[in-house]
Amino acid sequence: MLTPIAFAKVIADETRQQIMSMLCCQQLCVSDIVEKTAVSQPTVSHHLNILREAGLVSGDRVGKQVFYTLNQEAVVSCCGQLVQNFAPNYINVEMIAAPEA
Amino acid sequence: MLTPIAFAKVIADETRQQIMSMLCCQQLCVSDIVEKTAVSQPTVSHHLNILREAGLVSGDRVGKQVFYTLNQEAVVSCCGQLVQNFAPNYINVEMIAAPEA
DNA sequence: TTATTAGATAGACGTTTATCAATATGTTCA
DNA sequence: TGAACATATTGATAAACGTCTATCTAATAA
Repeated sequence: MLTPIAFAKVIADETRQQIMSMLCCQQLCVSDIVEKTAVSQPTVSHHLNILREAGLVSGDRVGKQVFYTLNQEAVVSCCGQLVQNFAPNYINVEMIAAPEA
Repeated sequence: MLTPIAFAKVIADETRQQIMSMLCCQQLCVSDIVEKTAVSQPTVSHHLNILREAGLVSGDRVGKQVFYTLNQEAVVSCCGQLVQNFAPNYINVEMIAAPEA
């Protein structure tokens, strides 16, 4: 699993957080993401690669396109570890509860 | 309050996370922190300044020394916002519960 | 006031990183 | 097979950042 430092470095970029937001509750292919950002296609691919290697997004190829989606569970897990490390007085098992159906 | 990007950038450094860990449940002065890290005193001061400007630590001067401590509440707040942004399906109000007495 | 100690600030240096243009890879379709 | 399209990779460049040494400021004590 991602260390707190690795997680922080991955999300410490505006473009990546922007991409994470748009992949949060929907699948998008690279060109869709490019349209919604102010950066070039190679830059988007670069950021998707960083996010994918961190396990925060996953991509499924469908024909010529690759559809990416955010792994919300990984985000919760990493945030939980941050709280555990830096706010142990606030730790609460409910934090990592399963999502509502 | 700190944006998710500002928060991520602040915690995206190993030395700063190290400092945050040691200030988590105790007050330490700068020289104490310097002893516990592998970096110089000016570097520690630099990181403390970044953490203080972000509201993640606060310092109290006592004579010649300045004692720093971590603001756990701010950490919880920022982590909560990350979950809210990037894992809305997992959001849970319990996460920002008050610490146990 | 002067010396000493704790911490902060300034400036320089090397590394990392985000970005782009150009090109390569991979997939579909004619 | 070859053309067209979607995405990934490469190489270069500029900005941001972490670290250090040197120095400055602030507070106590002789």
